[in-house]
Amino acid sequence: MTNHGSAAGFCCADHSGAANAQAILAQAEAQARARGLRLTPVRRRTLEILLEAHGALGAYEVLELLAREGFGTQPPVAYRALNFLVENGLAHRIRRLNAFTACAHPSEEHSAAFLICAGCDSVTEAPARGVSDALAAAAEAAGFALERATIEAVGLCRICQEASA
Amino acid sequence: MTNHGSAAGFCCADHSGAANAQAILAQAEAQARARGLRLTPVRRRTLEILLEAHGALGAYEVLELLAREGFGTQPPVAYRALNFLVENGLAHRIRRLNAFTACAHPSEEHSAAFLICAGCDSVTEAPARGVSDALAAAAEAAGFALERATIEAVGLCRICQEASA
DNA sequence: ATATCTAACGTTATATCATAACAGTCAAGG
DNA sequence: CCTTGACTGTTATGATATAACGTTAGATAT
Repeated sequence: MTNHGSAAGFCCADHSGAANAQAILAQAEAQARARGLRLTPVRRRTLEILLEAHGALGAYEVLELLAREGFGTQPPVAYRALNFLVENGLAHRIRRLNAFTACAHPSEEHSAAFLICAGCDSVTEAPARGVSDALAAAAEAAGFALERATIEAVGLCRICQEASA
Repeated sequence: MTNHGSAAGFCCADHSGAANAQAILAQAEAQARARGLRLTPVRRRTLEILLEAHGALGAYEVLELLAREGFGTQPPVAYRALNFLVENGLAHRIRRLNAFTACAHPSEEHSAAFLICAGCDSVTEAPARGVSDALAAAAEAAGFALERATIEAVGLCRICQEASA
């Protein structure tokens, strides 16, 4: 668990290009306004950092970037901003990597599945309607009131498959 | 993240009763023999501890129990045993809780889904064929070679639903 | 305008989870 | 016997996360 985010450079995931990042950021702001959320400077900048990243970032990686830019230097600063983003559907926590990534589809109500490459640690957010439907059914059958779910798949992304072929 | 395992006592999940635990343990031993695994005393005892637990246990909780019984006292002792069990399908790691739980169906090839109660931290292993099928399809569509997956649902178990009704 | 309130921020300090690296032990096979 | 490799245990440290508290700043009501 030492190999977060930027570790492998440009490997697999079609990570958010700059243009896309701008669009997502705008969308996030619109949502924040609409829902009465306060997208403060730290929070906004944290989201930007995630959008600019090539992969998921650990909280301490985010913190270092924030600190360099004059925000607070201590862990709670990063954790609070990240938790805010996660709680409001603007980012996701990738537990397997102890890391965070910007949500690729902030507008839609969704519980996404993440495809985590064992070769390069890239993270792809996959649409998972079928998966969550199946999960909802399983929960229902167990009499369990489902709130939300974490779905993380480990395997090899296309590029790493080809590389090892 | 302070409230592991035994915290809530007898709450929700129909956790493994003693009889069931014996059966699972026997099954585990059979599997170990069949597959040439060494189910050593620490490993076996670790599995027993998980089977006896009312919920998922953190590594340090397991460690404390092992230490009391004359096994090693340092974290790697617990982590090694737990990782062995997880790698060989005898236990699961619940990442949301930073905890481990015995596998309820050690014989079958399965990628289970876990229903984690937000009220009492109980963990139920739900059969998830439909879920993993859907996930496999999503991975396939993304050109991702799926190896294994972690599926963790958060919500309220039946008992906690009734309690809060 | 200004008093008041609350959410957010930043800090110190500490808790919690996890692994690297190395030495000793022991059973299996040459 | 003695080597070999897997396992255990230790020390030491690293990595992740949160509790608690004082301060700041934006909103609200007067």
